Formats: sequence, structure tokens, C-alpha cells
Amino acid sequence: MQPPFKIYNTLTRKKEVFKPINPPLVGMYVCGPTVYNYVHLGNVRTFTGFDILYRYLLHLGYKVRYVRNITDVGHLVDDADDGEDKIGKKAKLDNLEPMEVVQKYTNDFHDVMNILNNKAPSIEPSATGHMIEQIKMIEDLLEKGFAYETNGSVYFDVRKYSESHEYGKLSGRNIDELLSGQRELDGQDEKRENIDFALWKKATKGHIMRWPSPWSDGFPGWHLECSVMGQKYLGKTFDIHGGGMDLKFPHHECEVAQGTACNDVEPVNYWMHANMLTVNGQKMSKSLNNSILPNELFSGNNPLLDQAYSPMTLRFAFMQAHYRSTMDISNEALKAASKGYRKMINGLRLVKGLSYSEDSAIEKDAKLNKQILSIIDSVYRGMNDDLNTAVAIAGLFNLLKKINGIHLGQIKIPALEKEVFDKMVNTYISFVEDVLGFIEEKPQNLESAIEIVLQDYKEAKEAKDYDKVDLIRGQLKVMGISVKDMKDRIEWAYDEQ
RNA sequence: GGUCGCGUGGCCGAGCGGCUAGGCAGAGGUCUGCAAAACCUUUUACAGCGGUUCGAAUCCGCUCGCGACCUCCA
Repeated sequence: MQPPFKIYNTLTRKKEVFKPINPPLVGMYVCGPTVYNYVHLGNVRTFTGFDILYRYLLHLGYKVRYVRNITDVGHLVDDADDGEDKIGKKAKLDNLEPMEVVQKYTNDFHDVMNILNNKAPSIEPSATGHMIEQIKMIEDLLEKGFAYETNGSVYFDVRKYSESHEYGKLSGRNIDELLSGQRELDGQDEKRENIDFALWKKATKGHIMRWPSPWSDGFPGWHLECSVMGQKYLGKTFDIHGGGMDLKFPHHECEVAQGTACNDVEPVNYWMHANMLTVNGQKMSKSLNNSILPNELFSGNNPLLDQAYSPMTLRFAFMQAHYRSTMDISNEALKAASKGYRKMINGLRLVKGLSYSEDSAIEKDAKLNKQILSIIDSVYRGMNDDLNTAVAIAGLFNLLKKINGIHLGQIKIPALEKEVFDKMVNTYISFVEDVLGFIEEKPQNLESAIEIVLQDYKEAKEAKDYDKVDLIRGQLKVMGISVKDMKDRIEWAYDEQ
């Protein structure tokens, strides 16, 4: 018997049994990247973490609509009134159209997601593609009295909202402290309160990214897009909203406020936050100059790394830690992950080659059967306990001991009950491949492998061992490789049939 | 300063009051032409000080150290 699937809900600060609104449908929204630069390993960790959630929900049989946005406008460099848009700034810097910037880094993001075998979301909406919906939501908020206009910009009225609702409940802030604190910043005169946040900003002269609206030529505030797109594709209240821990405040707090103010319902049932990736104990972040890019990791081309590490090594390293714990990246951790990953994949290759057999001469081993079932249980217990992939992996390694035992003949397959055997095989394969999302990284040096075979071919030919010669040639042909005996050497080419 | 979180053996990292986490590294053994893998056994723990309890890494308090958010950040 396994416990039900529980997830930690930031809103209640508790692990809660996951109950979707309309089972078997599940709606999940994850804040995607702002595409003004290459994603770094910390960004990637979060998305990989939520990939596991997506995969596990699918594994449990849910029909999941996974929405992960691309932020391509509205994310300001800082919070001052004349704050520059991140995309716009980069566009100026690189002398590109903003949409070229967006496309470039969106492509990079997709490449990285693919190479890490993260599943694509069901919908990947962009902020600029939902301008009309955003303007509509601002109008609704104005109409309901939760927003006000100043000089062509529109702000969310936090004080007003907090009179009837609890602003700060997600991130654990105290509204009075927020209101009383830090009034001294300059350039905030358009806002009634410092903690009010922009729904629409009037574009300043040099601002390239602008759209017409009832208030001004301008652009939407960052927090708005997620509310709008979440609501559009998942409903006014949906099941799960995820993102990095650093988005909890103010971004997600603002989302809660906007959604609640607009629709008078709780926008999200379960808020989930992935913790930060650290380097030497400090958060990986561009401003600290300690970020590592995926391509740098895969090539080893970064001063913090003393070798290259493969995509699956990174994935394995992520999976060995819980998503809500900070995780420190280091050469030692990555090297250990690399070996662990290979061990796991070697197991996968073995287990795929196993098949059940009966033998009346061999007695069933009741203790062993029970033990295997209990290990399988531990894998599910781990995942059901707020996606504890580290526990699940530990279980898989325990299972692997049995699988290796079978492989070496120390455990006789007929000693297992058929259903135990099947369950063991299915659990191992489905968790490694489907739930944790590992793929086999095959050696790239196919050509040198062919050269080795051809050397054998050459020797057989010199020894006039034509049976062997024909055998090798035939086997290579099956692989799509044709051997060509030249006058003075042997070559190979892709078989053209 | 406010809010929250963390401190586990050589390293990473689970653990949510009693029952072997796991991986990497180390030691011994089995296997083996050599090697690798695998399997078996095994050495190192819970920041410190108090308290609660029959029993605490696990709960409470204090101290020390570290981090995140509070301003853009996954």
C-alpha cells in the first residue's frame, strides 16, 4: 500500500495530498524564462524539476495540460519608473530587433531542454502574443477598483486589495511592514504605495517595445502575463503553479493578488517552488558572475569545471537532490553523478534483456519476493512524498542489486513470482526512462568502432578466412555500413542499398 | 534590520521520534589470463550547549556558522 501523492504547497507551508479540480485532468503552469540571455544551470534545474512533476503526473495516469510561458516583454531591469525592458536593452546592445533577441534565446532554451530530455510543455505561450488579454485584465482590475492610472501607466493598488484580502500570504510577508517600510526610493511618485506594482507602463521615448492601449503606448507589467495566460489556458482556478524560489516574492505574490482581485477566486490551489542551485554555497546568478551555462558544462569550457559533463550526468545530479533543497554544484558531485548515471543505465540495458521463466525444480523465495516488493514500494513512497527523487533513485539502486544478481545467476528467475518479476522490470524501466526521464547516452565514436572491426576484417582476409570475412561484411551491412575492398586498402561507406 | 530556510560520515545527498537511505570515494573478499563491471562484507555521522521523552539527526530553547527573499533573477 502506498501513501497518496503529496506535494508541498507554499501557500499552506505543508505537504498536502494532491487533489486535482477535475480529475483526471490536471492543469499546471510553470514560469518560463525571460529570453534576454542564455539560460544557466540554475534556471535549468528548476525546469528539470518541474519536468519530473509533469512526468510523474502522467505516470500516475493524469491527463496534464502543462503551460510554460516565454517572457518576451515586460520584465524590467529594475523597478524604477524609467526601468528598461530586459529584452529591449539587449536588443539595443546587440543591435537586433527585440524579436530577434527573443527568438535567439528561445531557440537556445529549447535546445537545452531537449538535450536534457525535458518534455515540451503542452502550451508555450508568450507575453507579446497575449497583449489583448492583458489589456482586458487591466480593464477588469480598473473596473473593480483594484488598479489606478497615473500618467498613462496603470498600477495595482495593494493597499486597497489588502483591505479585503491578504496580500503577502504566499510569501509570508506582513502587509503592514511592507506598507510602512522603504518609502524613501526615488522615482516612485506615480505609485500610491511603493509596493504597488505595474500592470501597464507608459513607454518612455527611447523604449522600443510598445503597444497601443487605452492608457498609453506602452507595455504590460511582468506579473500580469502569467495571470492572464494561466487563466486563459487553465481556468480562473487551476491546480498547480510552479517556479523558482526567487519568484515567490514579488512575482507570485502579485499573481495571487491579481487573480484573486480579478476573479474573486483563489487562482491556484498548489504553489510549488524549486530551490536554488548554488556554487560554493552561493546562489548561481548572472550578477554574481558564478553562472555556468549548459554548453559550458557539456564542453567543460568554464573555469569552475575541470572536465566536461554530459547532459544526463547533470540530470542525474539534479535528481539526487530534492527539488526544495538548495543544491551545490561541484566537480566532485558531478563526477559522482556521472558514475551513478552510468550504473543506472547499465542496469537498464540488463533489465531490458531479462525475461521470465518457470522451473518447477526451483522453489519460490518468499523472502526475496517480499523484499523486492518492498523496494518497489519505497520508490513510489519517495515520489509520492513531494517528489523525493533522491529516495526513488535509492530504491532503484536497491532494485538494481537484485537485477545484477539475476544477471550473474546468483538469483534464479524462477525463484521469483511472475508478477513480482514483471513489477520489478516495469518499475525499473518506467522510472528510469519515463518518470526520471533518463536516456541512454551512447558513445559517439562510432567511426573508431568501425575501424576496429575493419582491422579484424582485414586480418581475416589476409588469413583467407572467407567465412569470417563474409560474416563481418554481412553484419556491417545490417548496420547500414558497406565495406569496400579497394586495391590497396579497405574503406567503408554508408550503405546505399 | 525584517521574513524564511539550512548546518548529516572524505564528498554529494535522503531522513519528519525507535526499524541498513542511496551514489561517489576508501578497506577487505568473491569472480578473473590482465583489467573493468558486478556481487558480498566493512570504516568514517548527525554544528555546539541545554531541555522534553522509556528513546532524538528527527520535537523545544539558546548559541555559533551559512544561505535565500525583502530590488532584476529559475
